Amino acid sequence: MQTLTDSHSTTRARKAARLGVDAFPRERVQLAASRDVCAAWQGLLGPAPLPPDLLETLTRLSSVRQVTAGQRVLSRDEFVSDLRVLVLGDVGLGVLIPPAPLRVERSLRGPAWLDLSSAWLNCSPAVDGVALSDAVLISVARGAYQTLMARQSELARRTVTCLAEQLHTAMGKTHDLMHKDAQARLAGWLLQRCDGSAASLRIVLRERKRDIASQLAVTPETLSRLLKQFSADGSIAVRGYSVTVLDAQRLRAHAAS
Amino acid sequence: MQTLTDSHSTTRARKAARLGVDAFPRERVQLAASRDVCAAWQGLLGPAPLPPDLLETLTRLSSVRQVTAGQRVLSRDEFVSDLRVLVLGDVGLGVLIPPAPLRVERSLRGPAWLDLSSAWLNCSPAVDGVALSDAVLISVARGAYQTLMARQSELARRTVTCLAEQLHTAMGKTHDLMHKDAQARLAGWLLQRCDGSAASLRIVLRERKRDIASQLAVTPETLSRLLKQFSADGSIAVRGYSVTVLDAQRLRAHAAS
DNA sequence: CGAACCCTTGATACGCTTCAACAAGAGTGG
DNA sequence: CCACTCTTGTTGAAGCGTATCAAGGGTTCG
Repeated sequence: MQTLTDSHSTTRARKAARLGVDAFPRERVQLAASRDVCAAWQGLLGPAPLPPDLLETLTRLSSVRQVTAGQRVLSRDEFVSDLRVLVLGDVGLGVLIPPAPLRVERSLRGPAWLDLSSAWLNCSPAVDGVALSDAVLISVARGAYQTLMARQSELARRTVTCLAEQLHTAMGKTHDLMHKDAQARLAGWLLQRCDGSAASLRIVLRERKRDIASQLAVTPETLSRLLKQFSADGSIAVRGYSVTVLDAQRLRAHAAS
Repeated sequence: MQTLTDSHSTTRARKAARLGVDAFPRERVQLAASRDVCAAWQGLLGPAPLPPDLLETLTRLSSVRQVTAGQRVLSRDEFVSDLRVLVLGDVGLGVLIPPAPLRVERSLRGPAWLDLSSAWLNCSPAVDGVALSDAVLISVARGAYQTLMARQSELARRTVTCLAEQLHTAMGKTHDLMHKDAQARLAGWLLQRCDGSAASLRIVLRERKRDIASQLAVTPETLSRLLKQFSADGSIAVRGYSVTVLDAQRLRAHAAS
């Protein structure tokens, strides 16, 4: 029980991540195929296929970087003047005070924007970012992206849409924190997870429970108790890192609270 | 004590707002001067002066609407397909369940965007909006704005910046709610208010205290106690709706918590 | 004057955190 | 191979922060 499927590399990654410093400063260049970069841009900028020339230009402007688990990819101290994209891997966003491990506020899985707001505002990001697994990043100079946006209005439109999406979810999260208790937030989180893959009512937790807890703004103890409570009333069944939704209806009732 | 400076019209406004319905459906057209509309666009789209032709086109595309206090200007039920801007007046954003008054989550004072995200996403807004005072709104069809953005890359750039700003503050708010207690949030709110006008350590509350409380995600009772506590330790002095910051240093310490 | 509204204050209740202790795995080194 | 350590999740008891409920005073308005 309670074994992770990919125990080996993940454990190493976590240990490195917990150190909170750049554990392995070595850098391998260009391990990611150009095709991966294309796929990432296409994945980010909306479902509709991008014009081929735009995709090609974006890929050409991208500088690829491979990082190992535990490495910092975003810091509240630095000024961000480029757009950063996570192509592959997992990154945790949160507050990092060096002796302590990262307090994860939000976690990303590529392809995803790392920090869509700071780059445009000439300010430092509000959170630190640490790679939770080995990851591939790309970055584009803001100036280059802007001139490309000016020439290709399609890119501008899609960028605006991305920003709008992020703004929408951010406001939703604020709303939840203001009005919902821990129980409702967890129920919502579980429902969101199993909505992603429609038929499968089985959720495999890919992160440590304490990271999930900190994303929900509760302590690990509270999360544990809530999971037990949901199990007790038959909403879900928990076995280690695998959660099965037994009664979505009841779960929705909990989320409504 | 505890008198509002503009008691008369404001009180009427509040009463109407509390009704939660369109109290006064009459609509006066075009009371706002075209100059006001220009000023609003200029105010929204960044400090740097806009190109005159762009400003002129925006103003031409804008349809102006005047609403009275208490009227709904945004509904979670409706689909939003236009960009809405608050030119003058105050609007409360929050959850409105008709018999109950609006639970304000965030309040706006013109010039400000009403809802910058939903219009781009073809979805309904996450919150309701109610005019807290008589207000002037403008709206622009999303299509028209988009084609203008395509032709004038300057507009695209500035729109992206606006979105980035809103995203930044939204994430900051989430962060505060996750990590700071009520005391810290109130202290931060007070500091932000008096930073706006640098020299003046006196803050005049323009809203009901219960609305301030609900924006800080606390009950009016808690807000009252916190203000009393800050008064007791000499951080501030409260006299009705006017708050004077006596010891900004100490207030900052409270905000850090 | 009474009605409606606001803010305040006190007593109490509840949700969640904190602290402490424990069991189970995983890695390490004798 | 076993002892040892480190980490994770779990459980229980106690405490803090905030909400809730109830009551009272001040102001405005009809």
